[in-house]
Amino acid sequence: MSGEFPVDQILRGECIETMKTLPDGSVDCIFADPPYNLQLRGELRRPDETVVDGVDDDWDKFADYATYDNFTRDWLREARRILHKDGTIWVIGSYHNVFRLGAIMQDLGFWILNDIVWRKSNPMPNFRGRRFTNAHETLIWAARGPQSKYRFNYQAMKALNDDLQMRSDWYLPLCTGNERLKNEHGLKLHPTQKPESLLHRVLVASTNANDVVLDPFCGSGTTPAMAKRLGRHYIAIERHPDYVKAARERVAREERLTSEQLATTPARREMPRIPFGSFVETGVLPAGTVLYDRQKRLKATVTPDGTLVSGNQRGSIHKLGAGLTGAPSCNGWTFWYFERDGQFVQIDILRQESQALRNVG
Amino acid sequence: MSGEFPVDQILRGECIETMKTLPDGSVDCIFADPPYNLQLRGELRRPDETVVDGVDDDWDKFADYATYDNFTRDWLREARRILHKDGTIWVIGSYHNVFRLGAIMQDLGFWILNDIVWRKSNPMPNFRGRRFTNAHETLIWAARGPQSKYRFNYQAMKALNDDLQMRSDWYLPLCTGNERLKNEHGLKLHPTQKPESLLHRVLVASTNANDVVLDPFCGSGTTPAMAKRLGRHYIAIERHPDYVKAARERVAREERLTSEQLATTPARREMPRIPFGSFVETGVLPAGTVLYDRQKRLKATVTPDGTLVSGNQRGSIHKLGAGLTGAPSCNGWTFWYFERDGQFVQIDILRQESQALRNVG
DNA sequence: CAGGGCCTTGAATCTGTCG
DNA sequence: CCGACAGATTCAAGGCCCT
Repeated sequence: MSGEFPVDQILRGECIETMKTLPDGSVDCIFADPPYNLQLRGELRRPDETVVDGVDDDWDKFADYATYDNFTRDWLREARRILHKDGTIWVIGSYHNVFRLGAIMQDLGFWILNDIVWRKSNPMPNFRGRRFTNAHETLIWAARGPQSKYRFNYQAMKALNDDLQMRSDWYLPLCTGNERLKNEHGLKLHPTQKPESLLHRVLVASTNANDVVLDPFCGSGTTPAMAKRLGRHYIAIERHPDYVKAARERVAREERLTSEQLATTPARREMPRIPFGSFVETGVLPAGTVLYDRQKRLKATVTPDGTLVSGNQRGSIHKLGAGLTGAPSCNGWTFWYFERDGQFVQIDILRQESQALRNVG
Repeated sequence: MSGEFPVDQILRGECIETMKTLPDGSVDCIFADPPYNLQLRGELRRPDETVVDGVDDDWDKFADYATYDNFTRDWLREARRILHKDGTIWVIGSYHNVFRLGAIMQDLGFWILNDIVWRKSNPMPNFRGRRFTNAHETLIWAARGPQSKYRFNYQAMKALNDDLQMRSDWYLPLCTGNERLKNEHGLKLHPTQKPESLLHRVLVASTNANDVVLDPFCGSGTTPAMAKRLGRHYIAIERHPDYVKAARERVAREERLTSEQLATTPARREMPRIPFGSFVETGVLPAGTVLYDRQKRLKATVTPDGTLVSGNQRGSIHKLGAGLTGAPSCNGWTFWYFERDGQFVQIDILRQESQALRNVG
């Protein structure tokens, strides 16, 4: 990145205007918590709104939605320009605005990957008993486009959920207690401060250490604070000087975890590749060894170049597994078994053992 | 209602065309399960190489967003005309289409009351590990307009939820087993049959006995079947003759409950399950914390994804405990200890104390 | 007949790298 | 940009069979 690039800073300024100063494709991930209603709220409470039927084209309402849509389209377009081609964006909203956000994101070319439901453990009850308790907010997670090679730390998310796939519904508490920033009167500093746990999951799921994360609506600074703690870089934009000051102080108090503490479960597809042939060469699984499928219904012989032979078929561990079963593809490492010390074991164990040895050194 | 009014019938015909024959303000509630516009790209296989039977029906294919939006606007406009001024509408969708649905509903003058998350207890996993498990669908519940005196059976919902306010996130299973209609080959009749429990809650929440419920996308007939069972009237519209036939037969088999039987059924009890990772995210036991075994002979560090690291070994609290001691298995909750307020305490105490996380379901 | 094991299935935008 | 190929990847239920 150029020396001009304002990394690890909280910038005071208008969201769109400030984004315009950042170069194309310069951030890896965006987290945005845009204003929910703007003018819509005032309109909702208007006392003279007693028209019952027919006036569906209430120009006032239309104007309000249009204003919100225009603002949304403008900042999202700018965000998309700044986002790396393989980057992802998170946008959070409630039913007041999230449908407009999502539709505009799709129109601009973002490719939605998931909608995530943040289920609040402690939502405010519905006092008047006229609706269901509004107990969740929605996050839209999207790649820059359908072709983006986006990052998703699948194994880390699985680990975080007791070794089950992380689902699209997340159960997390609101930001309360000591985590909630207070002003000089002891009142909450910001009306919608997001919990650190939410940003923790977002950042661990979709970024790597040293990635650059942009938050165009920084507010109380949960995004830069968690980015710093988790060893990510950040750029945050905030209009209100009080929030800028509070966020900067908050981030200054934060400490970066050491790289050892930051290490999460690695993605298997990013582990160093070990050719099957290396086990043949080193004599761990010498040429002539017979491999079987799990049910011992298929059998193949290891050859000196690391291919397998079965009848008149020959190929890599993957190709032969696919060929013999008629499947379009096959992971040979988990398909084939051999006998060792009287035990019937998957050949993948060799890879696992050799990776464990590497970690020692 | 006029004698012409086709109450308690399943009409065969195009959705919009058929709605045009119904009078203004003639139905009390609408439940709509429109095409989702999934845009599936190719064949998907499970890890065991079996093929997933996806939705490849013609009715779910649209050329582009604009085409889908036009269709959506047309049927929603007609639906709004038919809906009583104090009526409500339910529309279900997934992230593929729900943002467009919601934005168009707002544009047409509908007043959103809640967005409801149907959390699936048994969703299909994400087989390639590239996204979060898509474990929910969204229902938008809206009144005809901001001034509608809509119906919401607050007490019935509260009773259904163990005397707590019903929240906006509902935990219900998919429609499987004997409830799922089969064709003559024993395969699922309809690709997207909705569970009866979902319609049960929708109708009990937002309609009274003898109300008229419209379903413009009847499909396999869950709406009319549940309307009849719950003593509501229905009008259903379906294009495909096979679905019309099956739905009519299904409804004929259905019996109206007596008013005594209409008493609500108890809510499904949700099993608490607290992943260790949730304590890491929420900062109760932040990444970097050091854990020890009871004798303080072993030691491990908490990482951001909720796994533990000790030397070159990594794993869940259970796996690492087993790995370090050479035991075949280990209960990590009782094996690991940490220091808190100068005390040396078992991590299991966090689970016991965690009232806030009790309701995880 | 109770319980365990095996098989099936569900609205799904489902790969990455190297040559 | 395209083709080849290595190889990563699943959870909860329900039904049915067997012991």
